[in-house]
Order: sequence, then structure tokens, then C-alpha cells
Amino acid sequence: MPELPEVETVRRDLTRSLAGKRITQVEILNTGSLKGATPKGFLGEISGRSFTRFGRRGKYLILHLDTGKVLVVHLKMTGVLQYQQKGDSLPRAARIIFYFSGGQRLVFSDQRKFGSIELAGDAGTIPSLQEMGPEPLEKDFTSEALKERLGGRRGPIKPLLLDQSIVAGLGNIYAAEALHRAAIAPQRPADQLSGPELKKLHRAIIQVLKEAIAARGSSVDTYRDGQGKKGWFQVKHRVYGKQGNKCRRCGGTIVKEIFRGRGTYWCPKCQR
DNA sequence: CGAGTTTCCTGCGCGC
DNA sequence: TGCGCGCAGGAAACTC
Ligand SMILES: [Zn+2]
Repeated sequence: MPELPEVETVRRDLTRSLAGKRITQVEILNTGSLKGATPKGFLGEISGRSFTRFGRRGKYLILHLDTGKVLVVHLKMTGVLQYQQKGDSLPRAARIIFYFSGGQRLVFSDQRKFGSIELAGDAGTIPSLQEMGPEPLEKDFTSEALKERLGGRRGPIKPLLLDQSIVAGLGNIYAAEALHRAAIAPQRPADQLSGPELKKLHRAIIQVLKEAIAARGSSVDTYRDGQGKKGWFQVKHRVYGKQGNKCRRCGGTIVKEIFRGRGTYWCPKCQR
């Protein structure tokens, strides 16, 4: 599942691959993957254009066109954006393909069709982007900012970490990993976290995201980077997907539980 | 406003 | 080996 580190890896890859390339043609294989324009309108807006800048906000990738318009991409669970050379084999789940003048292509594939590419005048017009919380790797994400965003909410901390309006870019993997590093149980009511615990959590979020970016993300399922290659942070996971294993901190057994309808991985012995 | 529930979609793993 | 079923999950849309 692409979360902040995976989307950031793709952003960096595409920045290198696509700079200065002109789009000659677009092929829409699944119209449901396209938002903000009809297929015909999309072709008209995109053909002949080039990408000028590659941004990210939370798990959204923002591709700026030379017209000033943007493509806002969300990979959701199984979306992949990969740059291919002429002759590379097309992914089975290819949904939208951008062709470039040199014969290369950018392929958006998405097995479960949850992801999308939205054409917009600018990123600010998209409601979910307007409501996005602080970027955890920016300077304004302080432990005070985290506390303020949690705003005395009484619900359990884990679902709140998945709420993009509280912190941008965390998903099931990195919420679990950050809570384990901070030794906080997923069920703990957010308003009962102490000052030191919030500081530890804040630090854990930043550290795990930075380490994951350095490892080019977690390829637990279908995730691939901008070159179609796997990341390797999954081998560094301490709780996510590690049910039945021993906790590296306390020797306890990692469990997987369904909590609030989501798979939740944690160590009941050292996460309190 | 917050909190809970449903929906989207399809490959995979499981049980028989 | 083959079949059918249930599961996984981010976030929008909905209800209470
Ligand atoms: Zn432990």
C-alpha cells in the first residue's frame, strides 16, 4: 500500500525520468480511473503538453503540466506509476498510459481500480487536499502541532493517525510502525497520551518515514517504484505483517487484530 | 461536528 | 486439481 514514503519515492523517480518529455498520446483503458474530465476532454488537455514539476501532498502525487493545470494522482492500495522504455512489457492492470516523444511511456496500473488520476485547474480546488494535515517531514510538524491536531480527541490513537486531516501521509503500515517505536498501544485514547509520549510518537513518525524513504518504501503487496522495482523497507518492519514473530524490543509476540475494521499489528507486551 | 457504517474492486488464500 | 467464498483496505459518501 503506497503511503508517504512510497509516494515520495515515485515522485523523485518521475522527477528524473519525465523532466522535459513531451506527451504525444494518452490511452485510457479504464475510464473509472480518470476524474475531473471526460476521456475526450482529457486527451485534449494532455496531448502535446509536458510535465514541469512533481509535487506531493500526503499520499497524493501532483503532476504539474506546462499549461498550469495539474494531474492529482492517488494510488490508494494497488496503484503503480511506472516509467517504461519501448519494448518493456505492459503491466496486466494498466489503466491509463501516457506516451512520450522518445517512445517511452508512463503507465498507471491499478489492480483494484481504487486509485485515480484527476485533472484539476490547480491542486487547491480538491477538497481532500484542502483539509490535509501537516506534512510530517516539514518543519511545521512539531510535537506541539501533533498535539494540537489531535485536539483532545478521545478516540483511540491508531485510527486518528490514519486520518489525513491530523497528519498527512500515514497509512496502516507506518501508523503501526510508529506506534510500536513509541511503545504506545493502538487502542490508547489520544487525549490520555502524556507529553513525553506525544514527543516519542512525533519523533517515531518522522524517523520511520525517513528510514522508509531511504529504503525506497515497503513492497508488501503490489507496490513498485517509478521504475517498476520493489522497495525494501518491508524487511525492516517490526510489527506490520510480523504476527507470530518475537518483538525485537521485549521478546513478546507480535499479534494481528482487527481493530475498528482494520488489520492492526502490535506488541501487547511493550506497547501500552 | 464527531463518530460509525457502507461502498468501491479484484486477486488471492483457504477449505473441501 | 477445481470451485466458491470471504477477505484486504484508503477515503468518499452517507447516516445518526
Ligand atoms: Zn514488545
